[in-house]
Amino acid sequence: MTINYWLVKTEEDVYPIDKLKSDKETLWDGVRNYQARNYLKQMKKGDIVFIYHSNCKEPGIVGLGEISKEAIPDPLQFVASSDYYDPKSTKESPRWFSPTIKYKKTIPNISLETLRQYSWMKDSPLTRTGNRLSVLSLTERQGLEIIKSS
DNA sequence: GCCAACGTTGGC
DNA sequence: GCCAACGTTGGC
Repeated sequence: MTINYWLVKTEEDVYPIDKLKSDKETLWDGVRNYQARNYLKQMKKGDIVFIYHSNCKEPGIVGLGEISKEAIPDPLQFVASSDYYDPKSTKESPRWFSPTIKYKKTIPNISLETLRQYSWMKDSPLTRTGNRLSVLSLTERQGLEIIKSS
C-alpha cells in the first residue's frame, strides 16, 4: 500500500495543533470547498497529514498527523444551527466528507517563508500567493523532505 | 486592518 | 453558460 502525503490548514486560534494533541484524534469537519473535499475523500488510513497553521503570526507546518479513519459524511452539514449547515445536502447523497486525523507529533514551525525557499516546494499551491485551498496533496518527495527537515 | 486572489452565486 | 458582484481566505 502506498502512503500518500497531505497538508491541512487550520487557524491557530480556532483549532491549534495543541488541541489535536490533547484530543488525540479528531474528525476533520467543516471543509466547504469542492477541491478540498475531493482530497479528503481520497485520504486512506495510514496516510501522513501535515498540520499547517494559517492566519497567524508565523504561518507554517507545525506538526504531523495520520489518517486513522477514512472519510464519512460530515455531520455538521445536516445541523441547521451550524455555520457549516448545507441545506442542499441530503443524507442519501451527502456533499461534504470528513476523515479522522490522529495526532502524531509536534515539530518546530517550518514557516511558509522557509518553505518558499525550497526548490522542491516550488510547484506546490501552498507557496503560491493568494492560495486559499485548505487541503492539499503533496508529492512523496515533498512529504519526505518535510519529514527530513522537521 | 488591508487587500489580492479566487470560489460561489445569481441574473440574464 | 457567461460573467459581474459578492464573500472569504490568508499573508502581510
